[in-house]
Amino acid sequence: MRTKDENKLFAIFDATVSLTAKVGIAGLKMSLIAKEADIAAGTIYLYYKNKQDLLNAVYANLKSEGIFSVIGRIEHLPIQVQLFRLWEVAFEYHVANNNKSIFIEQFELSPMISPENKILEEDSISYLQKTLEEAKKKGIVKPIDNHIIISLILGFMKHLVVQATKDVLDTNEEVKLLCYSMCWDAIRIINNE
Amino acid sequence: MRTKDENKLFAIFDATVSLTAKVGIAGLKMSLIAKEADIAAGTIYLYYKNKQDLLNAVYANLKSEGIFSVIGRIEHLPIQVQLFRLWEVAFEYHVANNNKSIFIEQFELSPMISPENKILEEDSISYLQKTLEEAKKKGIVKPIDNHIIISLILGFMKHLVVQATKDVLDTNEEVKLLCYSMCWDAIRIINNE
Amino acid sequence: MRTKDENKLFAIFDATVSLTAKVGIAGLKMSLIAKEADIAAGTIYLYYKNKQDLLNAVYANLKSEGIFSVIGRIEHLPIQVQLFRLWEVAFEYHVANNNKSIFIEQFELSPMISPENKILEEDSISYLQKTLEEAKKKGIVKPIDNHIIISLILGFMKHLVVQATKDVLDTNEEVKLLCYSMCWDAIRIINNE
Amino acid sequence: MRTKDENKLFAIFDATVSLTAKVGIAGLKMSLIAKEADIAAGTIYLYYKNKQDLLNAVYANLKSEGIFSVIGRIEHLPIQVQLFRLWEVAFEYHVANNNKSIFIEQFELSPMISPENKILEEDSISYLQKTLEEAKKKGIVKPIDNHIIISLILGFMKHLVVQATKDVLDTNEEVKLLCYSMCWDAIRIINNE
DNA sequence: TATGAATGAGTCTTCATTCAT
DNA sequence: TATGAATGAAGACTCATTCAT
Repeated sequence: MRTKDENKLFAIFDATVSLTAKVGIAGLKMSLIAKEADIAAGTIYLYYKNKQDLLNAVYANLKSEGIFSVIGRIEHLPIQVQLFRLWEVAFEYHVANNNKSIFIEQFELSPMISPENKILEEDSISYLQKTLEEAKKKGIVKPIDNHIIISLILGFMKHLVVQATKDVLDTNEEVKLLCYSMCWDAIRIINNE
Repeated sequence: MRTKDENKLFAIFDATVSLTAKVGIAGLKMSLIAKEADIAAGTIYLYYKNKQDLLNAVYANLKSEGIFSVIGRIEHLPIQVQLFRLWEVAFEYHVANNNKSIFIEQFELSPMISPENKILEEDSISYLQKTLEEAKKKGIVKPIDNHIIISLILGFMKHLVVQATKDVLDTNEEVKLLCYSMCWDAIRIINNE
Repeated sequence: MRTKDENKLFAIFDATVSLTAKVGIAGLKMSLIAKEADIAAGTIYLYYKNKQDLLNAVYANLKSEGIFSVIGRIEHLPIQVQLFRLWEVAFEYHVANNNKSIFIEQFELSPMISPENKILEEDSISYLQKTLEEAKKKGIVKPIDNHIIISLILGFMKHLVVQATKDVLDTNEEVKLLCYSMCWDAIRIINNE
Repeated sequence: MRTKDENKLFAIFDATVSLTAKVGIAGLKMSLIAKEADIAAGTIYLYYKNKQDLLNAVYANLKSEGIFSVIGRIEHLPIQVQLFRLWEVAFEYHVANNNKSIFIEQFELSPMISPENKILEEDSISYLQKTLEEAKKKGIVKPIDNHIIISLILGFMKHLVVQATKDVLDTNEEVKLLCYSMCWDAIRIINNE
C-alpha cells in the first residue's frame, strides 16, 4: 500500500512528466510542477535534493521501466507472433505514454542530465534485440544490424504517436495492424518475387 | 561607419542552431549564443527584438527551407528512382543538418514558440507527398495515408541520424542503401509471393 | 509558513517615494529601492508586477490621498477661518511630505506613467474648490477662476517647501502666518482703500 | 554668423531641452536626442564628452541666461511700473520657455548634476531682488524676506504655465494682468482699510 | 511535514559610449 | 567631421532554493 508520502512522490513524478510534454523542458519550473502536483513548491525539496536531482530521478525511472513486463509467456509462440506481440505492446505503451517519450527526448539534451544517466541504456530494448537475433538466425528476418532495425521500428512508432497527438492521424486497430505490416515488410526476408 | 553585417546575422543563426543541439533549448542563453557567434551580447539585439523573436525567426527559416531545391530535374526518371532520389536527398540533408532537426524538435515544445509558428507546416514535405501520390496511382506503392508513410520514412531517418550522432552507427553508403531498401520494402506493393 | 507582510508593502512604498526625492526618477533603481526598504530585490516582485507597475501604484495612491481628511468639522466656522485651516493643513502636509510632491512631479513627466494615471485628478483639491466658491459667493474672495487661485496657493506653497528643503528658508510659525497673509491679500476683495 | 558646427551645437542643445519636457529626464536617451537633433548618436560626442557633460552644460547655460537682458532701460520709471515690467518679462519668458523650466526642475534632482551646478544660483533673480529691495525701502512693498516674495511670484508663475500647458487655462493678456494684480496685492503694503 | 514568502544568483535586455568606415 | 554598427557594463527581472511559521 502506498503511504501518504508515496502518493506525493508519485504526484511530483507525474506532474514533472506531463508538464514537460505540455511546456517543454525550457518551460518546466519548480513552481509549475508544484502547482500541477497540488502541493507547495517547498515540499518538492523534502523529496528531492533539487531540480536536477528530481529530473534525473524521473529520467532514470522511466528508462528502467520494463515495458514488456506485462507481456506474459510468449516464448512458446512462433517467432513472427512473438515479434508482433512485442511491437504491439511497445506501440500501445507509446500511445498511452507519449508524455514519457517526450520527457526522455527533452531531458536527454538538457544540460541537467547527469553523466550516469547520459550513458544509461533503455532496459526494454534488450528483450526485443534477443528476439530479433533469434528471428535472424531462423532466416525470417534480414540479417541487419539491430540498431538499424530498432531505428526503423522505434523511429516510425514515435513519429506516429506524435502525429496522433497532433490529431492529424488516428491510431485505431486498423492503423496499428497496417503499421506493423509495414515494419514487417521492411525487415522480413521477402521470398521468390 | 561600419555597415550592418549580413554575416553577423548568419553567425547568430548558426550559433543558435548548433548551440541548441549541444546544450538543449533549456541551456540556451543569449550570452552563449553571442560567444558562439563571436560577437557581443548586445549585438544580437540589433538584429532581433529579443530571445523569443530570434528563436522564432530561426525556426520559421528552418521550416521554410526547401531541402529538395538542390535536386534538379527528376520528373523524367522512373517513379522508383524519383522516390529514391528524394529519400537520398532528405537523408543526406538530415545527416548534414542534424542540428536543425534537433532545434526544431526542441523549440516546437518550448513555451517561446509563437502561435503563427505553431501552425507552420514543413515546406519540403509537399514535394514528397506529390511523388508518393503518383506512385500510389501507378500501383507501385501501397495505398496508405501519406501521414503514415512519411512517419515511417522520417521517423526512421531521424532516429538513424541520432544513432549516428551517438556513434553507435555509421551512416556510410552501404548503410544508406540498406535503409532505403527497408523503407522501400515497407511501402511498395509486393508481388506474387 | 511566513505570512505575506503588509509592512513590506509600506516599506517599498516609502522607499520609492523618499528615494525619488533623493536621487530623482532617473536615478531610481529597483536594487536601490530594495536596499532602502531593507528587503531583497526579488521581493518587490511579489508585490508589484514590475517597476512601471510599482511606480504607477505609488502615484495613484498619492493622488488619491485625502490630505484634508484630518481636518475635522469646520463648516460652522467663518469662511475666512475655514480657508485658513485648509491652507494650513495643506501647508503642513507639504512641509511634512515634500517627498511626495517631488515624486509626483518627477513621475508625471516620466515615460513610465500609465494612460489612466495621466488623466488622474488630485482628489484633495475639490474640497478647497468648494470652499473658494462659497467665499466668492459671499463677496469675500475675488471672482477669479479657481485654476488661477489654486495656482497661486499651490505654486507658492510648493516653491516655499523646496526653498525650505534647500535650507535657505525656515518654515516656522511666523513664516507660515506671513505666507498665508500674502495669499489672503492676493485673493480677498480689498475694501475702500 | 553661426558656423555649421555651431548649428549642430544648438540643435543638440534644443533637442535636449525639448525632449526632456516631452519624455522626462528618465526617458532622455542619447539616441533620442540625436534623432531629435537630426544627427547621428556618435556626433554628440564630438561636441560633449558624455551625457553628464552635455546635460550639465545645458543646465549651466539655462541658469546663466539673462532673462531680463531684453528689458531695456526702466530705472527711470516708477518702481511699481518697474516691478510690473520685470514680472511681465519673466512671465512671458516662462510661457515661451516652459521646456526650459521643466528641464531645470528635472535635472536638478537627477544624480547627474555636477557639484558645481548644484550650488549655481539663477542669474536672473538678482535683478529682481535689487528692485524689490528698493520698493521695500520706499515703503511700497511689505518688508518680507526676498526668498518668500520670489517663491510667491515664481511658484505662482510656474504653476500657471504648467496649467496652461495642460490646456486647462489660457494665458491671454487679461489673465496675465489679473495674475499680476494678485501678486501685487500679495506683496504691496495695503493702506487705511 | 508542509507551506509559500523571501532571497539573491543568474538571465535577459538596455543604452551610453566607442570605433571602423 | 560624421556616421551608426558594435560593444559591454549596468539594471530589470526570473526562478530555484531557503526558511520562518
